[in-house]
Amino acid sequence: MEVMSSDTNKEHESLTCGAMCFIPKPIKVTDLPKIYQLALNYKRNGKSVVWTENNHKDTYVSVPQQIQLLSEQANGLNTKKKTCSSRSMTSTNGSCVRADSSRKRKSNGSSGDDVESVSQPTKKKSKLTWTDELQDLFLQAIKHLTLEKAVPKKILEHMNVPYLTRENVASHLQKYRQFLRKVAEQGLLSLLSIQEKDSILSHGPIREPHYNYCTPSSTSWYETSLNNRLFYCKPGQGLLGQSRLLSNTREPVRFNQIPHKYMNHSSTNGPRSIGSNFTLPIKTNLNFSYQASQNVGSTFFEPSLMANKTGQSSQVLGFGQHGNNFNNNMMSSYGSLTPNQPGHSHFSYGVQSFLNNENSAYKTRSHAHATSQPTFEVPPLENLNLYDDLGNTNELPCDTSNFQFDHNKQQGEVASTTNFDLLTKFSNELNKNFPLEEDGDWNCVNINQGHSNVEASNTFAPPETTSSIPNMNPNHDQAQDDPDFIDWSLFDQQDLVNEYDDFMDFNLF
DNA sequence: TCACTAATAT
DNA sequence: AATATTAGTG
Repeated sequence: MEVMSSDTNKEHESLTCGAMCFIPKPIKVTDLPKIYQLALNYKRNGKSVVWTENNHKDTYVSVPQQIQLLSEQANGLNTKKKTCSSRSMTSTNGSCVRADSSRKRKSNGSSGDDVESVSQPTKKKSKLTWTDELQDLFLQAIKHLTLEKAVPKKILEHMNVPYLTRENVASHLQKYRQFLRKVAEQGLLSLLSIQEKDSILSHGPIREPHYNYCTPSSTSWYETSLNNRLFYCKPGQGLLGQSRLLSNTREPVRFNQIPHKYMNHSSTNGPRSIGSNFTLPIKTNLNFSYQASQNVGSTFFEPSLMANKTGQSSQVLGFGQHGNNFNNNMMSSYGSLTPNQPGHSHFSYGVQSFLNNENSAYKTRSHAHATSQPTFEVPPLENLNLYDDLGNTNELPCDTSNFQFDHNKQQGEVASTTNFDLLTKFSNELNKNFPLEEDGDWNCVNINQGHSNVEASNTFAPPETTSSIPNMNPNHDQAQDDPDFIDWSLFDQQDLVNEYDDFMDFNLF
């Protein structure tokens, strides 16, 4: 039995009272190994083994983790016992459940990297590669969060990719914003008359538009995964801020200066890629027709895109939120366009509409009915590419078609191309089964019952103390209030448990 | 202290 | 060019 709860204070109580494991809700991808491990242990030993820090520590340490651990040692973090870093410990430390409560903090390179070579000489901190998959997740996160709320930490959480760090995201976000800015400027220029361009350019680089406007354009970043478009105008040195536009164009607008990688992102994605099946107008198919408002000072252009290809007019849905408080004014925006489409006047609409679509299938389910079948489909197991040095394992306990390891990476370099999308789905599915209902809610979960390969548990150790969690009480009538159980059909692809060893050998987490 | 961003380094 | 790291800010 394990306990899932949104209240991390329940951890001690749960474990004290006999829970095999405590998992905070919402369940993260990084929690999956614990669940797997428990199920596997049960299958092998006939009973579960309480997940403690000790009995799993150092047993399964992924390359990324090793790297990170070493790095932390090098940084002197070993002097102060870290509680748990969601990024660095994850599955190695099963008892570490407060995934978000502490995070690795960079402690300036004072101690250097010499110590790093103590136990694992060759491993070096890897350089993250933002693969299409990661990019998709990144963009999804931004879409989900809305641009103005998309800050590294939230993006990171939403992406739910264990090895990612906030710094990774921050850096990428910076690049992303720069890209948007660039695109906006480009689009901006395309809107201006030659005279206007001359006027602006004669003052050096574009710093601030004379008016507060944005130009319709599309970013390859967005077009790959977002069916909305964000447009971003560089604020003039903090004076006017910038605005974003949202359009619903149907094909990519391509700009020469967009890196090829991004330009072609859509096309490089297979059918599996998320939200990539959009067509957007390419630049040559676009007409920009716009009416500039005439009252300078508080005016906007009101651009609309004509996508010749489809013959449909793609209109700017709106841009800008008044008074949003992006704290460096990068994202702050002013005025908004009046869109031609009623009711779609705000940027947030587009995002929200996406979210509506995106989440329409999401239905929370009472934990009392956690046995019903999930609705999402798990693609069949496919080949998996690995580093050569990561072992011979070539399968994972769930679909691995999205997992990619870069053969070109050096040894020790993090397999940053891993696509956690599917595992994310797993964890998300769990979260549907065990939704976060209220603060402090909990689920007692029998990890064995629902598993086709594991017999029903009868080895749940009677708790020694009473608990506020009914199921954890010695005299609790289990029959009357059975614990939930994980629907292992979610995980039982390719006989998950049998492959778990391999899974852990890899230890992606 | 933490998180964010811009600037800078690699 | 793409990421990582640092420094300044709130």
